[in-house]
Amino acid sequence: MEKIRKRYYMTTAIAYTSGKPHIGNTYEIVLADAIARFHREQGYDVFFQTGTDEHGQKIELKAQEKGVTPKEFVDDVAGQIKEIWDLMNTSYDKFIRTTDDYHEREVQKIFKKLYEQGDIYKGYYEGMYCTPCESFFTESQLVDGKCPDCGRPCTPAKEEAYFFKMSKYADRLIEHINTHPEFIQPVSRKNEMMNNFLLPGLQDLCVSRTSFTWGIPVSFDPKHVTYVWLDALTNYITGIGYDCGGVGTELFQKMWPADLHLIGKDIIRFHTIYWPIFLMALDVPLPKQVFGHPWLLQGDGKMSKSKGNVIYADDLVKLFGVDAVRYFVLHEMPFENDGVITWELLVERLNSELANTLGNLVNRTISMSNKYFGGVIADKGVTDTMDEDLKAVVTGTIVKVAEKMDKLRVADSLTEIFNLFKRCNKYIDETMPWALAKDEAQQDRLSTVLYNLVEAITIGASILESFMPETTERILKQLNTEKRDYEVMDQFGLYPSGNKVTDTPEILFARLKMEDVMVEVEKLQAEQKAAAGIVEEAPAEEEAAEDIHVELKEEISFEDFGKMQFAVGEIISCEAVKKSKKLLCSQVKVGDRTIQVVSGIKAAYSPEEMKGKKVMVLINLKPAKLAGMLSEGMILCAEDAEGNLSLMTPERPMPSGAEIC
RNA sequence: CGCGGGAUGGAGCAGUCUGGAAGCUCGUCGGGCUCAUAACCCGAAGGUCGCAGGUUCAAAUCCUGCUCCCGCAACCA
Repeated sequence: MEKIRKRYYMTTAIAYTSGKPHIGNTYEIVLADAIARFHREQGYDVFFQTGTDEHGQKIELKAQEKGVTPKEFVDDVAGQIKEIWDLMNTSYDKFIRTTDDYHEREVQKIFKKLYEQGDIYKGYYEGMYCTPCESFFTESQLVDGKCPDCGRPCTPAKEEAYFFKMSKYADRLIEHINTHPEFIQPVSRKNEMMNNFLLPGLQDLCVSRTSFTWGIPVSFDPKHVTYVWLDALTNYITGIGYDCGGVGTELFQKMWPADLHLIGKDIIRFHTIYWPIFLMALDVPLPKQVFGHPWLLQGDGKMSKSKGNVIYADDLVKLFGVDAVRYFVLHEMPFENDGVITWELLVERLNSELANTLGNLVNRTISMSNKYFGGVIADKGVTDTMDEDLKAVVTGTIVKVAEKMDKLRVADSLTEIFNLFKRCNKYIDETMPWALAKDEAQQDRLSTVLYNLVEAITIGASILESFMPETTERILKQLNTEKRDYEVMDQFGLYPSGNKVTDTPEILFARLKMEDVMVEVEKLQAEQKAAAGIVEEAPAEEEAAEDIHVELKEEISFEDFGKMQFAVGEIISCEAVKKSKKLLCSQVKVGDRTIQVVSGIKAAYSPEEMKGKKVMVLINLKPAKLAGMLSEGMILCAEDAEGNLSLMTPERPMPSGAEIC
């Protein structure tokens, strides 16, 4: 008789193929894997999909730089991503690529259908256009009215583009969110979406572009390619066989709607607003839950390739092993706040929890079994009241873990499992097997104690499988037994009495010394810097500051110089611009004129400090609006590499208005 | 008043929704033990839970105001 199994469809976000994923990206797939494995364990019929997002201008450009076709470029990167997912031992059922033919075909059909039913309309994307760069900019992005990239003039232009009418479905979505409190997780994100985007009114979304070609062409208007979200989000249905206009594959009918979209908190908006609206327009049911997980950040400043401090999963695996890395990212990531990753923290966790608590427990248990009974584990039934608490903790663990997992509290689940192992260590102290061993009359008691330990570890290791599958296998192999089924993880005493454990216990997790690890880390960082093209001079860091490299701009004529009118200005008053963090707004007296200048120097100067200062001002600059304030000139500052600022003030007393030339 | 998050013993965090003796991991100190990977077990020190008010018999938790950090948005003329 076959049980009717509940199905569970979950996805991760698809990774953008612009480069190798760092540990932050990798975190998501591991988290998803733990959830997927646990659901399988519970008897769900799980389908777990992940993949890559491979279109867009950025990829087109990167490919060009490398001198390969976009397809060659994404094939390479998608391969790297898949390799890392596999390295992390993740059990996805499907790896979709947005360049897969069935996906492209469906996206085209979806686009057409939405256009025909009037949800997508043709309009214009307006802005300032730089022809040589083939790029659009907003007014405010322009430098001096010119292209911020090449400095050539831009002209107002319109690009034809298709838009999706978001507003049409907004009310229905608001209703859905309000009546399904579990839809957006964690709940704190729900308010953010409502207040920021839904309640103020949704803007229509641009869903096509003509300024690049690396994308899925719009079937009925091929100079357009599908733009980002309509292409990327739909992977969740095309991957399982959605057929626009038809009923879809058996898999689609069985699995949709998805139970869980696991994504980073940065793209919650797209998954809880645009995606549901697309689905409504397609008349497809909405996913049940979107969980925006927090981020894993690095302790020592932002990750950057040039600093050489980007942490990659494969480097971590090399140093610590797959399961240690899985343990770390799963356990160190809090539920709602961003987590921190540092090498020190990694080593500490590895040593204290994996090596000491778990590894040593298994090792000492097996060693004693061999020492006292030649490895034979037998339950002689000589119990003691002190056994009761151990058994209660062990048999109660799976229930606690299941409760936590239900709420996607993966880190807390791991803590529960390790509480089981800690309880075992305590049990050894309570029962003192080495003391029992010295007493002939206590042999049966000793045997029972060791049996209890082996049984407890067997259950603990079985529960651990969803999180650290390889470790589970290694432990159970040493105990010479099989993994327990989910249904019997709360039953104590199933280990076959009389079974024999290995006589050659292996170290599960070796303790590491911080110094040794740091040596390796430095090697890695040096490699990264070299790869990023940073030339490193041996002890550069402690040396006196190097000379700043001055890159010459295009030569200008004296006439060009003459166009710029500099003068001494006196700051009569100055106040912070309320809406901004960085801006100060100064009234500057320049001779008989007074102009208003907005400057991004709040971090370096307070308004009080500014007042009364005589500074160098460029006074004939075209006025511009900054944060809504008019700025009629520019106060000149020197700036170093760290962004420290210093105003240029006259070295001897000068009246305001004095020309600087 | 653009949006949001945070501030809890030396470090990293939980607890805040649903008020009711301040908790976890690491570190430090002391003790125990010797089966084991200098591991394991017990105990202790260490916090006015960012500041100031308020509600309450009772506030880390609820309300008001403030300070400082961090994201996003904007923007650095």
